[in-house]
Amino acid sequence: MGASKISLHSSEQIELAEIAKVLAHPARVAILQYISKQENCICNDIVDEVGLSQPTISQHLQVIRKAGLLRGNFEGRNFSYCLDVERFQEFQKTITSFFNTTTASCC
Amino acid sequence: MGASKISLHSSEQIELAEIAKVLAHPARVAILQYISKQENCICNDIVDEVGLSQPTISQHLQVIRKAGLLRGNFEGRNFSYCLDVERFQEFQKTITSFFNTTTASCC
DNA sequence: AACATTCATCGTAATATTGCAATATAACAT
DNA sequence: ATGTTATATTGCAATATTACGATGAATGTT
Repeated sequence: MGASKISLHSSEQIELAEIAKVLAHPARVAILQYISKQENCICNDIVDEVGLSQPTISQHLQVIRKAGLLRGNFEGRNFSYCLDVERFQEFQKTITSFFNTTTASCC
Repeated sequence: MGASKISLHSSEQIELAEIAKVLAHPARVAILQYISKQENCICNDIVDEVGLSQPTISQHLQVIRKAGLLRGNFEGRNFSYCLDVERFQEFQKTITSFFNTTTASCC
């Protein structure tokens, strides 16, 4: 069907999956890396940097934004994207917690 | 297009995205948790546990297997799935590394 | 041998994702 | 006002994902 049967799963499982989904495309990984790297957050060189079209980048940015990872403000005339560090750390915690609690007790 | 333009991205970005993709569905998260939890790896109660049909679970297992996370052997009459712990730790390292190197230097 | 059980695979339908051209919007510059 | 620049949105085509029924293959049971 293409649609997940999310009713079957725990909220923790769904949350982890949603976090993973943001990272599940190399373009979004590249965007996150680029945004975080820029000292003064001057952006949209993202399009040049990543090499996809502007609408496609904008679409990926929307996924990142919906996940709560994107902030932004005007820096002079240009809009400046910015990683939401707190949310990013939440991501890290959730994933770390998954790996720490999922230690194989078999084989 | 639905197909990623992977030629644009670095192998690190692609690898991280592929790892994330495995975790990007709650059913696969549930399967990984269940497999790792079972002391003696007795499986396919996975179908009962997760609540999806047997073919659907099998399909998710294939994704996990292709990622190198699944091992298995016969335990008496039953086949027994098992997490590949080494590979799982590789996953953890790759993700941890991403989060550690992607520390925002802006805002 | 006949049947049951377990798991993989095939085929198919529904939905989601990815990507871009075209267009819209908003702010600034001339 | 008109043009320019930066970003978002829309519409669409191609492909991927998710889910399941039906079927197949392998093994164990009777």
